[in-house]
Amino acid sequence: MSRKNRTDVVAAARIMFAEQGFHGTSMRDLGKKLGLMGSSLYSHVVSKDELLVDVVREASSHFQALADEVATMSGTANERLSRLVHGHLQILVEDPHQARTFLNETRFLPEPERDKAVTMFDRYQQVFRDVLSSGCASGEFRSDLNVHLAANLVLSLLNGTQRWFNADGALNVDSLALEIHFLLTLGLNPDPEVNAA
Amino acid sequence: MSRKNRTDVVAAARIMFAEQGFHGTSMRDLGKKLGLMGSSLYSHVVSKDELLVDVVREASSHFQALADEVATMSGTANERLSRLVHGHLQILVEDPHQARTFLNETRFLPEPERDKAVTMFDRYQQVFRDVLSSGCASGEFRSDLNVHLAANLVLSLLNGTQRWFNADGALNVDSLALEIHFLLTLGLNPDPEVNAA
DNA sequence: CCTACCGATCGGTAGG
DNA sequence: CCTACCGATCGGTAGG
Repeated sequence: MSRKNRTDVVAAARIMFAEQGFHGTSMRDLGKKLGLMGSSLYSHVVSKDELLVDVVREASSHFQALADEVATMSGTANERLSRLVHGHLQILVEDPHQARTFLNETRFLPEPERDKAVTMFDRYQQVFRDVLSSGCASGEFRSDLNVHLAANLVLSLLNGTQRWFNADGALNVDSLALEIHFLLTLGLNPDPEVNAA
Repeated sequence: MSRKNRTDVVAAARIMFAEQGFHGTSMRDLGKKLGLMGSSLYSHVVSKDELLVDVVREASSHFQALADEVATMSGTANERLSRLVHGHLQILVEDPHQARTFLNETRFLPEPERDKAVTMFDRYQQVFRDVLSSGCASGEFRSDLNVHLAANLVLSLLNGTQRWFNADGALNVDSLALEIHFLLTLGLNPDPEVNAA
């Protein structure tokens, strides 16, 4: 094993914060995972909080990039929603530990970092609302849709997959994204025409 | 303030475990919330773990009761799904701290308690699969539905509401349950007939 | 239910 | 990056 740098420490933090939680992980735990003494980590990092800040920020940047992409994307509301669903799942799957830490441990960030993360995620959620709104206006979605509520529900569905989706399983991300988009737009019920046949 | 009993201690634990996490809550924190010394709690409880066991078990019993009810319930798959959605949300809303602790802190239970909770919840999820399956067989739901996946998605959606739903807000549980059931069965898209008109 | 205390562990620092 | 260490806090006990 070679000499460790800050990247290695953050990588260990991503994994352990996701699995044991921020408060369930000690600096000595992180050190052990890297084959170091806990105190040695302080040559790479100034505090334990800083590690959580790093992990949350890198997750935030991924969501922000997706928000920017979809905000400036052309296409129907259905296409843009499909991209949001797929992009969001990609972020969760690409680094599940980072995503779990973001979703579960952001609340333990010291201010003002916590507030910044919350504000960022709300701007991200605004893109979901915009896409849903435009779909209502275009007639792609029900015109009586409660857009704010629907955005919350879509994000709840997406974030919840993090608890059970396994990238090594039989189901891959693309198929999951398709299934979710299909469920969201058409629901569980069969096509009325097929049903009537 | 009168003398405290075990029920009071568990009540404090529900709230603090939900807000600060199990590892982020000390026995002294719980004591302070009750106006006691941390050490005094040990006359009501034998360990900190035991408090988490209690909170998780009471949440489990609510889910189990709903599972039993729906498993023996007559009616269409749509009606039974509707009851599951409504019942699940009721449990989350009735005691949000208990629900949050169950959803986020169960993983920190010592074995074999953790395993028992996981097994219980899987049996609960089986009722969702059964209802979805019967709906596929009856023609209420798409016959090509991936039942296992769909059950995961429905539960993800329901559990995710815990992060943002506020019982004191403009939206009440009954309306939320209706909206979710509507989204699940019919989706975001408008009625095809209406769309064609 | 409190006081007084236990050994272990916490985040973090000094000095090399 | 380690050794040695700091004061604070942890879960928990004894004795009243």
